[in-house]
Amino acid sequence: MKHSAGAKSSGSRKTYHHGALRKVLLDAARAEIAAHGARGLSMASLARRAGVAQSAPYRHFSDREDLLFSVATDGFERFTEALLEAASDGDDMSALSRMAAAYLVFGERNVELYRLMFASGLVPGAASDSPLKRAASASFQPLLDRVTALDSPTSHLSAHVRWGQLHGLVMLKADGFIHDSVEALMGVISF
Amino acid sequence: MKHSAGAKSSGSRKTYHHGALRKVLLDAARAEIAAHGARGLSMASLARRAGVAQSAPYRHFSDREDLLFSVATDGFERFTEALLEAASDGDDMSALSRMAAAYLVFGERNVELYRLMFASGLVPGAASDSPLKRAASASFQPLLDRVTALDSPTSHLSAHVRWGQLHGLVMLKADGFIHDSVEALMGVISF
DNA sequence: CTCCAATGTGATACACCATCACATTGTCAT
DNA sequence: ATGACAATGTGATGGTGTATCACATTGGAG
Repeated sequence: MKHSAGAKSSGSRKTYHHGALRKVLLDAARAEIAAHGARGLSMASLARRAGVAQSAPYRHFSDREDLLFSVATDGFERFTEALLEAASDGDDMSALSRMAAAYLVFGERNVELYRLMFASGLVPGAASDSPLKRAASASFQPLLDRVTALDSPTSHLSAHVRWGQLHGLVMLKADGFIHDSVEALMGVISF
Repeated sequence: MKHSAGAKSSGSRKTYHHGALRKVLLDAARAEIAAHGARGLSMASLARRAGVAQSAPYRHFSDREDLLFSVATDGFERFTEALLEAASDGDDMSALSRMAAAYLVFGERNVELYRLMFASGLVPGAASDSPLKRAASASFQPLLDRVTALDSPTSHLSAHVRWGQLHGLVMLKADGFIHDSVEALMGVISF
């Protein structure tokens, strides 16, 4: 017999087994990260929020880091999707320019998730063949490839520099150092 | 009688009062941050390292964050110094370019400190009139002013974009996403 | 020299991470 | 069906860290 899908909220469950704990934990983690950043996220609070024992989450994630891996990987996938969609959208603007705008918009709308993905040290720490590393690489490739296609001479360097420009703007905004709108920035950016 | 300046290493002190605990804590914190980042820095480990009780550091810093404020403020001061020195080094024609290079070099040589300064959420959280905020502002001003002087029209926007470029490159390198040398980057950057 | 403010100590309360033995239950082979 | 097994949840535990408190020690001002 399957567990009923309901009764997932906090409080005392009716069934001993939760039934969808992994998904609930991930959803709660995404929400918590979006609201307050990955910094303050704790396994304990997630467990409480899901109405299970503190040790329960460890049945689904070996580590706090392991859970963050999952969230970050998912983030990279959504990021890739956003970039690719922007590229194949077909206005008069160049595809690259649209990708740049999409990049900034994603960063603006998912500040804390972006920070987790790019500035939490998760990716460099991950194994080369991990899902996270793959998802991360898959994110930059489209952008880097397109830049490389344009600037043949110093291709990969100039791709990195442009990437750096976008990344820097997102992070400076994320950390409250600048407050310019994406539209304003797009008017000045070299893309 | 003053305390002897020696015998600060770990182990049991001879004197009840440490004598220079604040300075020792700050030095240890800087070293620990440079080595392993601000993430893993704990008051407890600093206390152990200084050979005092766990509660002793709280006589000098109200908070863990308070200690980080001090380190970051100091970092901003050294950062400002590095930028200004680079600017006033030769002909004023390339002053901006030299500042850009100095920016990247500082970031490369002080990865974790830079991260603490710019990407740890300390500055936005600090009070407007705090030493940290002042030191931080003093850091960007020279750079922003010089860019503003060049690009009159969209002055402050273009200054932010250039700043973003430098910041992004430092952070991408810090987080292991790119590995280009400063010299290589300077060849491609728009400065 | 005496008192006081500064500084250090030990104990304490709380939160979190991670692991363990044990409990419960879904599922799969027979 | 049913019984064994694997998956999942529980409660307890040990370790570390943050922060605060009453109390101890001491340097220095008067």
